[in-house]
Amino acid sequence: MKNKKIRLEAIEAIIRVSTFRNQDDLLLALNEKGFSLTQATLSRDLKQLKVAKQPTANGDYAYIFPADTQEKTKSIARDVSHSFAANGFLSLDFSGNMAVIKTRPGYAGGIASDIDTLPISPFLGSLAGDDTIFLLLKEQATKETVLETLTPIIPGIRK
Amino acid sequence: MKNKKIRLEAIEAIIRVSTFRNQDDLLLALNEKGFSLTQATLSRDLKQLKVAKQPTANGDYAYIFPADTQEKTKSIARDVSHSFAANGFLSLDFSGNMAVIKTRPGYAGGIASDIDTLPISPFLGSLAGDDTIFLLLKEQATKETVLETLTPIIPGIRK
DNA sequence: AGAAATTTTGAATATTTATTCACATAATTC
DNA sequence: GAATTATGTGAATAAATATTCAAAATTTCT
Repeated sequence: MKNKKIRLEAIEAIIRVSTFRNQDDLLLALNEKGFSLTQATLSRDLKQLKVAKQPTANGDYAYIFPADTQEKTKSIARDVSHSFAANGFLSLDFSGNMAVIKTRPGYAGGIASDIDTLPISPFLGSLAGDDTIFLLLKEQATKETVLETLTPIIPGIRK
Repeated sequence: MKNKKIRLEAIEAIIRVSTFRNQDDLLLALNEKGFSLTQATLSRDLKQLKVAKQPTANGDYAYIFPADTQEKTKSIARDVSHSFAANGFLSLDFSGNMAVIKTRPGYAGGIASDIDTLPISPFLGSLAGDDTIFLLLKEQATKETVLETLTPIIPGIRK
């Protein structure tokens, strides 16, 4: 259907320009522009366009096109976790507020680098040699948090 | 409330790692991790974290952090450019009797070397990687002494 | 310490959004 | 062209999410 393509483009355009707090508001704007559709269709359109509804700074909501960078980052992160699944990890141990990871030779740097890129981390810092990583825990960090945090990088990790 | 902060961090962490198609699923995962909250609170948490629900490629939905990352990256970039003016120093943090200095890549060795040559030092030893320095404090050392000592090397340093 | 103000929360509910179902419209194949 | 298949749509509704309201918990201010 021809109308749909035009409509999708109109939706994208209007969302990029102005903000709407919900689908009904957006629907109204579209109706005023001459597009005749219902909330059901709009919902489907938004899904197809991959439009997300994001809370805004002023306590409201807005429709956005999430940045591609986000997705890419995520999928990269996933890939990393996959490729490491079998790889260099050997052991994890704790002493005081320090953790030590042993790896197969040469893997320490890579794994430490992955750990460093975690968005939220219980570590104050990491230091890698060839087959050993030192991790200094934040004061409020627990072994549990550490294990949780490391899971995406080393699936199934445990002390 | 302390729990809330921890919970928000947990939510952020779990969302960055895995995907959930709705709040109830996410809620379940959080409950299993020991967080006791209801959908109402989760909704508020997500709003506060500015988490958006985005349609995915496979016709499903997922929670994401949209523009958030971009802003963070930007502000970090700014900080870096500031401290870069002087040298490679980025940050200083403490945990227990350890201090950690983060530097721009490659600067750790140089700065650590400078620290090692200090005539009077509150440190028992230092260990440098590429962008991180671990410093073990003498038992009587305080954060204040450390800052004082480091000032000649890193002017204007503070935690 | 207590009182006052602020924040956090759950239950219930209002609001919003997604989907089901039925039908219509367009595209494809014979 | 007719038959078949795929796609698009609205009305109704299911499902998901946000908010209201009242009560606790926490912090701030005497």
